[in-house]
Amino acid sequence: MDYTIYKIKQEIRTAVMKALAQDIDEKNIEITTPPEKEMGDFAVPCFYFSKLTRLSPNMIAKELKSKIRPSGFIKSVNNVGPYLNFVVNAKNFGQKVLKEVGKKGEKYGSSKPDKEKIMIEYSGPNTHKEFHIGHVRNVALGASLVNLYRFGGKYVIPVNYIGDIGSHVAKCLWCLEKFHKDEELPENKGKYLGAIYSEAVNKIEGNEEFKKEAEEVQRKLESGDKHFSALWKKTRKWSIDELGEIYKTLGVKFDHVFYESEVEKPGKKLVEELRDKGLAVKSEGATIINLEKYNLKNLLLLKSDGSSLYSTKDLALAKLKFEKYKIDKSFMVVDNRQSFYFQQVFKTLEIMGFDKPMTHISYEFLTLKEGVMSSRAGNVIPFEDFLEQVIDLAKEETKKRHEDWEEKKIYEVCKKIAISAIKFNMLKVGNNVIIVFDAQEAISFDGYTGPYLQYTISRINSILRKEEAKDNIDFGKLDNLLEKELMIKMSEFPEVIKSSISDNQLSALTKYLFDLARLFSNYYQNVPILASEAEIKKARLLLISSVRQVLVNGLDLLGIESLEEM
RNA sequence: GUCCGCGUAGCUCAGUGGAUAGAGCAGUAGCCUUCUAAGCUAUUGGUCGCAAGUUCGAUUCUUGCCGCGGACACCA
Repeated sequence: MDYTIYKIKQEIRTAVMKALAQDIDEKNIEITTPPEKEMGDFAVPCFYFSKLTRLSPNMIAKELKSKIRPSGFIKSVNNVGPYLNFVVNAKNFGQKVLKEVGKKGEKYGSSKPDKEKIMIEYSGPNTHKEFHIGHVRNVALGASLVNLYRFGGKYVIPVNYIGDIGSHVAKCLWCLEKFHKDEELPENKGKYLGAIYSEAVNKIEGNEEFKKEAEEVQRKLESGDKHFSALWKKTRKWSIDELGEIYKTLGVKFDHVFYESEVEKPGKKLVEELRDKGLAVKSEGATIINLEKYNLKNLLLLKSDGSSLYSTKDLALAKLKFEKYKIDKSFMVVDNRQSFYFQQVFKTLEIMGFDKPMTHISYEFLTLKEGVMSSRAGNVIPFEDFLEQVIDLAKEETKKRHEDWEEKKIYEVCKKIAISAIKFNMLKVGNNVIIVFDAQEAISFDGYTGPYLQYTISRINSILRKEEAKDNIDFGKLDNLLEKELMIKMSEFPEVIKSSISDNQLSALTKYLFDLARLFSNYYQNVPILASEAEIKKARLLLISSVRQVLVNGLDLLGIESLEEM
């Protein structure tokens, strides 16, 4: 799709090419933004050209300036030192951009669909454990990447991979049986299980007898003991139901859910095959694959008692994904601590002859000031509790503003405000930044936050409720500097999408949306819209309606539902 | 020990091989009879961890060092 931003850059490149005395690769013409808006809207540094000619970059800039005539989107050209600065023709450019936003609507910024089919695995929670705020970072990132790739034209299959078996399950069930049998069940049974798991971890810590008992439960589970299998089935559902509620709250959907329990057997079979082929070997009773020649050490594939590991199952899962879903690429959103492990798994699959494009999208984990969140440390912050806390905070302000709103409406709005705060907070930093979770900061609604963007949209809505935007306007009326800035900013949206996709993170997008919103807030403060003269008002209404569209599209990609009013 | 990531304003973080390094929060001073003040404006605040190298130019690239975090065989 040929967005205006690409067209104007092409126009600048072409003009520079023509003015340049010699042939160069167009790609070497770099286009940047000047540090001060008074200098111009786009800039071409001339250092590269001076390497080819013997002239100084300043001389070249001067010469190019004299050769380039304004036309099309280019209103004027100036040389400042080694830079060639371009001022855009706001009327032509703005008209193109606003029409584009209006025509494309919610698709503004997207790319034409291509044939590529990709699977994105994210979330990957365990049953029988608490879903805490750390898990939210993964969901926020994964869900946004799904949106982003779809927007970028890919056919995306979002999937989840739930850990429904393993020692954590055994510990939880052991504790449930031993200390909570015949207890009355609370409404949120999944959360109840999570609390029991934490209790189990604490009880088992340093207690050999309990440890043995829990291990016994695990053996029973693995050998298909009737009682425990039934208990597993029942409790597993509690967790899965609760996860379903959480995903609903977070507004995410998976096309398919894989469970560890379904890939365990196929995984063991794959490891057997590897052993038959002599690729995997026994070592100290366990089964390993030697990856030393790839500088990846050894990967353990089966425990010495023959039971499976994460790796056992991941091999089968990888094959299942490609074979059943006919995907072209597979992405897994998993935290950074597993980077080395994934390298090992990918190499192992390659050795197995299963060389497919798989990417581990890694991000740093979330921790607390006092250290990593863990059941053992007893400092887990459950997502649902935290969310209620943020909602309560939002309520204080909302009630003040809307005394006439019913309790239910207040709750619905505040829930959206809270979720936008939480998600935005996690996406605004780069993937490789460790988030030291600070409730105070995560709860903040001021400045660079999700609620600020919601607020901006609400203000635009408030105006547009009073008078709708129409699209037959005189673009010449949008002649002030802030208006031009807003239009240029909006034109950049497709570029931001592209770069976000290319580095698999959302921080550039959050930054962009904040910048756009701030630009609008400034405009809102200083330029009257409804009170302006009829023709000007019409133009301004269209402008702000376009700003809203871009903000809404951006938030949508972040998995944040825009509010009508707040 | 080996490998990976990080080290930028008091705090939390953006940023780029090039024009005077930017935001938010916190601080200070202003702005609500006017479209939602969850806002806007102005302002204080920096040896971009340290050192060397590549370059016309390095906060950005390379190497070394220091500091922090993580991974590295029976957890997931």
